[in-house]
Amino acid sequence: MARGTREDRGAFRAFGAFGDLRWSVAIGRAVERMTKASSLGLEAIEVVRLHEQVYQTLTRALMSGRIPPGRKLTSRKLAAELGTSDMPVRAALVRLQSLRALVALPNGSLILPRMRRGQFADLMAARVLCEGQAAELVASHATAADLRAIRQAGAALTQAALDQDIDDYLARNYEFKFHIYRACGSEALIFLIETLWLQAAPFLRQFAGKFEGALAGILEIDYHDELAAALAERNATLAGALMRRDIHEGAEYLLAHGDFDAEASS
Amino acid sequence: MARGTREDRGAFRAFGAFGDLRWSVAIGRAVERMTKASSLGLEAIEVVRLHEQVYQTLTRALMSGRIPPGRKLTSRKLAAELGTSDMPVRAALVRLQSLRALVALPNGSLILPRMRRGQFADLMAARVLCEGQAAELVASHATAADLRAIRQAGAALTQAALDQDIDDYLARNYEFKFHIYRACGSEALIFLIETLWLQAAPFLRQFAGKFEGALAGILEIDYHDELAAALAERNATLAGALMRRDIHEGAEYLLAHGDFDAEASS
DNA sequence: CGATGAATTATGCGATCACATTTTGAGGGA
DNA sequence: TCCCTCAAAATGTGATCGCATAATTCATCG
Repeated sequence: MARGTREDRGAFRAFGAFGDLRWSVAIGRAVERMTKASSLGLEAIEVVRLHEQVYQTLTRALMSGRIPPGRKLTSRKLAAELGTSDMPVRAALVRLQSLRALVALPNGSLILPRMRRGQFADLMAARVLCEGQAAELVASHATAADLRAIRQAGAALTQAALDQDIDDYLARNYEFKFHIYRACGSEALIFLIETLWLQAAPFLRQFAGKFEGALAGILEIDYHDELAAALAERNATLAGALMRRDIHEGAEYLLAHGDFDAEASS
Repeated sequence: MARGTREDRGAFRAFGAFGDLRWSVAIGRAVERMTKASSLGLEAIEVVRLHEQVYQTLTRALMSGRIPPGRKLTSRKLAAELGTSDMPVRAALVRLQSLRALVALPNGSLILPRMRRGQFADLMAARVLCEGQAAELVASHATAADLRAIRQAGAALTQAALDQDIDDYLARNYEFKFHIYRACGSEALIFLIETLWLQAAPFLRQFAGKFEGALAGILEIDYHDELAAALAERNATLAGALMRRDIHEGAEYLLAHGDFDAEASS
């Protein structure tokens, strides 16, 4: 595919590219070809489809806030950027659209939607509902290993806040929360929560990023330490309440300080 | 495309075909071509993409229980059945997979998954959570027109139960419930509920269908009349409780009487 | 008759092509 | 400077092609 010849296109460099997309895809393909080497005693290699890799890459870019609201994502540009054809990109985009992470313009173009204040509040209310419930379930379902992992993730989160590293904080926050949710024992609930995060997470970085300096203060509305403790005590009611409060107060903070899209439309 | 030449393939006739898929798709295409007729004063015609029509068709087939669990859905067969190429079918299938309505086998084939008892209980618990909350919201958000529509849908539902028509009952039940949810004012919640129904609805017909005769008794665990009344009085707490009870008792009934997949596997 | 293995078919996945429409950009005129 | 026009590029969408693997069929052998 003459990978070198497109080095200068870089339509997406504007927002820092997607990282090392092209490399990971290229490696994935090489790996795929090695699948049936020869019968030496080698472990099986998991085949990862291109469209899956593209999806993972786009998801990471979205979740970490590297794609600005309003950005149009075209399959051809992305395909060129990744060094693949349209097809795997289209499949990934269809997935993201069906999960409401992207929305279609009247002509079918897909954009990362702009977020209106009311919309964000709505999403956060749904998060409170689902994630509060998940936290309650975890208090009764979690294994000792789960609780240990949750505590560790919580410690890393605290450290990120103290380090004033907003990107690290958001990533650690995701890790901490999903360590909890994955231990709740309800596949259905986990899936719902994932879809909510896919819709909301792209905006956290935008809104939170404006207060780079004030990150230390965020611990005042962050109850993850108490939450981890409540889970360890298997206090479902308290854990649920703390999770809800954490999400609610974080949402209040962002609703107060973030700049959203104009409320008028639709 | 020589549509007539495939008349005898009909791989999906086995479960009653998908209805009039091919016709609706063909009509859709004809309509699409008429879009830019001439500037007489005609109303605009909405262009509906093929992949969207395919998705709608498959969704209807799923939701009404016309596709048996374990059925493999292949893009080529469906495309032949519908008289289109693979591409629109693939897009529709990707959507259904990403919403967990279909699941992929290791080789990438998609099937309507079999449902295990624990899984179904899990889904129903998530429904109780989300739909209970939605009912509460409706009590405060609904307009008078909403309430009128809900009452009408409720009356139709009652009639279907008295008529002992299981398919009509399930369809009316869907209509009634979603009249409510759509009035809740939370787009996020509606979306979550839709995904839950897409996962659960394909099995309702299977499980409920075994008790063809006993349908009159279903009204004993069906609180839609009381629910409509509670909404009309804007009693949020009661409406939420009734919705939860309706779902819960319906789920208990199916869990007790339905035949699920063996619980063992994963 | 039942099992085994080879040939055939079906299928997932990605690439490429084709077409209509939309979007963009340059040029020119008021 | 602003607006209009028109050509060129971009884009969504669907069809078709090709390859590798998986599933199925069928014939042969025990």
